Amino acid sequence: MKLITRNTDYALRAICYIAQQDKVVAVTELVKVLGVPRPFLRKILQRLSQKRILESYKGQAGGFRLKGQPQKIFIIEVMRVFQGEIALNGCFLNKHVCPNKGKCILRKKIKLIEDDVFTQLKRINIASLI
Amino acid sequence: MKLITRNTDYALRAICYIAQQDKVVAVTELVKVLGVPRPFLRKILQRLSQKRILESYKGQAGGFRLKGQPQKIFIIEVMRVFQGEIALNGCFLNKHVCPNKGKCILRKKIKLIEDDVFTQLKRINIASLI
DNA sequence: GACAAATGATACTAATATGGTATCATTCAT
DNA sequence: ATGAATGATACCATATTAGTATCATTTGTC
Ligand code: FES
Ligand code: FES
Repeated sequence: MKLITRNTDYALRAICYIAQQDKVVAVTELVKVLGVPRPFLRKILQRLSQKRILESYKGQAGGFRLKGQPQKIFIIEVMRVFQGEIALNGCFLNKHVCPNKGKCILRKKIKLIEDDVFTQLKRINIASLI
Repeated sequence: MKLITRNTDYALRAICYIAQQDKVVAVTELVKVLGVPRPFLRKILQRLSQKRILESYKGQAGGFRLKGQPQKIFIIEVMRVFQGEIALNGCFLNKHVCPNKGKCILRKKIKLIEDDVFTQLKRINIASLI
């Protein structure tokens, strides 16, 4: 049960570093600082710029920069990029969705916990991590 | 990000059913009711009786029964049986534990959420699911 | 006691998700 | 022109979860 996977983790660290630089940061620099395998980090950063969390600059002297302000980037967005829609559970009965889902007490209780986790995750922005 | 895996889910449903019967319940009956693949369910039930959540009876007319009272079985125990120690995250840098762990703000925040999830999970017992 | 109906133990396989590589195309400052 | 950067995409590796298969042991019933 991991709330945050490795790529989200790497992403967050990269974002935090970039947020603190006042320039366009290239992968080479991030690799040195974070110690993450270069091709993997590249993939992660590409994804972040596709999702408009980072801005990318191609060509020589290119690299990445935050697209918005650190206060306005919340970690749940980053999680969603790498972990998809965050849903803590789903009841299955041999591949089919459980017919009992509406009534199920367990599901309701888990849902409450889930909502709680969301609320808390939604509050954490990049600025607060620096 | 799943809070509850499939085997935990099956386990909980089996426990709930057994809790409502006033007799020793055999796998055959549970398979009918829950629609879970028999060998898989058997493995799950065996594990639950190893961990003293169920009591098993061998031989003809054998099966499973709750070991304790439904009020005293909490879902977090069942989760631990199948999902091990519940820890929402851990920072890694290429297989090594992150040297920054102590200071890391993200980790601290996640830890708070984690603790919260625990507290809530610890409150849910089987009786409350029936 | 034989037998059938149940669980115990254990090893194996399959599917999925995550983590990570490799390669080539495109852009752009110099 | 060129080389240093990202874009796109396909591929491989590892770990976790889900599920099967097989044989041994126990026990109630006839
Ligand atoms: S949603 Fe299926 S039993 Fe709870
Ligand atoms: S624990 Fe390693 S950077 Fe947060």
